[in-house]
Amino acid sequence: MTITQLYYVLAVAENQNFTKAAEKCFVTQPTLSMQIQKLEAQLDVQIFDRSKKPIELTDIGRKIVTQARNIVNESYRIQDIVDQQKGFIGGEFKLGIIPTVMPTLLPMFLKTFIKKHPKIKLIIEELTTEEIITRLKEGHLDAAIASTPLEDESIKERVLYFEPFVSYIPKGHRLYSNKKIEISDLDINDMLLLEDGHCFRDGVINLCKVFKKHSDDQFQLESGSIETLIKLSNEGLGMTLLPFLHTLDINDKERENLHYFNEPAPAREVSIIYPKSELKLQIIEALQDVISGIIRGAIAFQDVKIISPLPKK
Amino acid sequence: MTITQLYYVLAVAENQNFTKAAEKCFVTQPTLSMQIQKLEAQLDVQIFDRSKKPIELTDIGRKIVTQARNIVNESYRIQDIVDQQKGFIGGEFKLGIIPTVMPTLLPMFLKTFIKKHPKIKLIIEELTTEEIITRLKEGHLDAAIASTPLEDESIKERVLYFEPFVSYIPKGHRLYSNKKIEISDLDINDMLLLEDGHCFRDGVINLCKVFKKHSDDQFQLESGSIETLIKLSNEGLGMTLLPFLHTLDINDKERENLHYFNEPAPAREVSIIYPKSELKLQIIEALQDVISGIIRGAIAFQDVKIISPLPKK
DNA sequence: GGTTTCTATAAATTTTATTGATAGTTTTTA
DNA sequence: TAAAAACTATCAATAAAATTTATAGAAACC
Repeated sequence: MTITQLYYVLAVAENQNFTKAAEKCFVTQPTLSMQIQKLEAQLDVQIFDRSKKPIELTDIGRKIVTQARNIVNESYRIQDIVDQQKGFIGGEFKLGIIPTVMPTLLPMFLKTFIKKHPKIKLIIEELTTEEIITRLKEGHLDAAIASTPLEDESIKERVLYFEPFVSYIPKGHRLYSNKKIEISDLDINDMLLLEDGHCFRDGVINLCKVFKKHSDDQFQLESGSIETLIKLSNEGLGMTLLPFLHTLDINDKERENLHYFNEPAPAREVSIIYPKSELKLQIIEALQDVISGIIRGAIAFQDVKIISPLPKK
Repeated sequence: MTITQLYYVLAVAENQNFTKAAEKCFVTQPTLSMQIQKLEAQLDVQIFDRSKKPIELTDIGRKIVTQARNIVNESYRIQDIVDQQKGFIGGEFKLGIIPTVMPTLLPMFLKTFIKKHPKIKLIIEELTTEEIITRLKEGHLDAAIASTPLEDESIKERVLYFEPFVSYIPKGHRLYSNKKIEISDLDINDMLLLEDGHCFRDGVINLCKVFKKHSDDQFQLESGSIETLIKLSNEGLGMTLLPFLHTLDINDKERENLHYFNEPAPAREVSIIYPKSELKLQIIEALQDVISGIIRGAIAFQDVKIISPLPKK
């Protein structure tokens, strides 16, 4: 049994396809076929059920894959130990960021970060929370920035900041005259939401307490970006909620439509999250340092009420 | 990096010697030299300090060895998963037993065990508790039978039985006339002890509460076996304590010298212990089953007071 | 100071992994 | 439903790697 064989097994398990897995491993397909067959022969057990299309893991294959992931991860840790000892902070680092954080947070810290840590090659990908969790567990991401708490045992969280929600209420809306907004003022039925899959959407829904189906509405609008939400709102199609950092680069005219919440203001918790294997912890801590530092100047502390980012079941 | 390389590193770390390590790995010495050099080159770090004789680990080498042991153990677990799934209970199993348990317990369960589990090849070694702990941690033993509790985080314990201490008091001893013995009757100064290193010795010393140095005694006798203790005691050189199972095959004349304790009788806890990696758990459970079953017929339940097997600091 | 013990190195050899070509299935498409 | 496409297994050839034998060189031992 070799670490390479285990790595090949992981690749096939994830891709459910020898050919694709081979590409990802930068070898040819016969290499995978033969090495995995060899491992199966040695263990005298079928890891994959090749009669199913696409290929599936056998019951025991699933257990082997779990253990194989362990071993492969633990093997990476040896390099990690060496790096840590040497005080070396560098190499590739794959960071996932959720869409509603990406456009505001990334420009704020990226320049500072790469200046401070020139040896780190950051590879950043915009992903939903769900995609992030999968990739963290499969080891395809080193860490991610997402809204927490996630209540996932295998993922660790370090809070970066709390970001209050801000109401964006167009002229003519029933709440426009209110100077400050109360959570109880909100109604899910005249709220413009992001598309399904965004945890910010789920946060807003959780905030509105009761989730009524829209079926009785005249129309139903959902958008993929917060920019669009603002524009739709400007058209009088309803109010919406924005994460605080989004309100920093809004134009003066639209700024008039911002209505802040009374304290404790509803807020989302934004954290850097990573697998409990804690690989590349030095880099994770470096990110935490830089981001926390930047945010300290951008979000004044206030009393907040944390809203869960998880969809209600 | 390969599992084999890590295995070689472990062998050299344990033997502090490339040549001996190579023998244990069933390869030649240049193989180890080259493979370990290759790993060191890849990690760009020295694992061993070759200037020291015998060879020593560097600081970082120590960390790497710890992690390497993890990985090698976790790799064994894959075969373990397969065995478990198949319900296969067999293969080599290395069991350590402490000297004061070995001669009485082994004959009681061995025959039954090998009959019940003919596919298991038991390799049994008599070792002191200290040696057992080292070998369990290094993975050279699968499990062991020892007196517990050990208070060692990395070792799990499953209690097999409680074995009362029995006083062996020769005619003419100040306690000979006492029908039943109290713990408070004991005096370390007229007690015959096993040699240093036996946990049963430490148990007896703990039982006698205060450990006075023998320097003021006329003589000082210590023995390597309980058989010898009995003979020395017969010569009138003092009393001694026996583990209950040893009293089962004692001759009738000597049996007259046995004095039991009032309840709660002091007793030692005998457990099967194994690394927290829990490899070959099926076999460990099989051993536990057989031994517990056998003992149930041999030691009647009574109220006991557990004596720690650990030497006082 | 010679002997022993031990590790590193070099070249030869064996073993293993990988590849390119292709055959045999199954699935998809027209 | 026949043709095409997609996919995995197999085979022989090749590349890469681990291992060995032989030996040199350094340190420890007597």
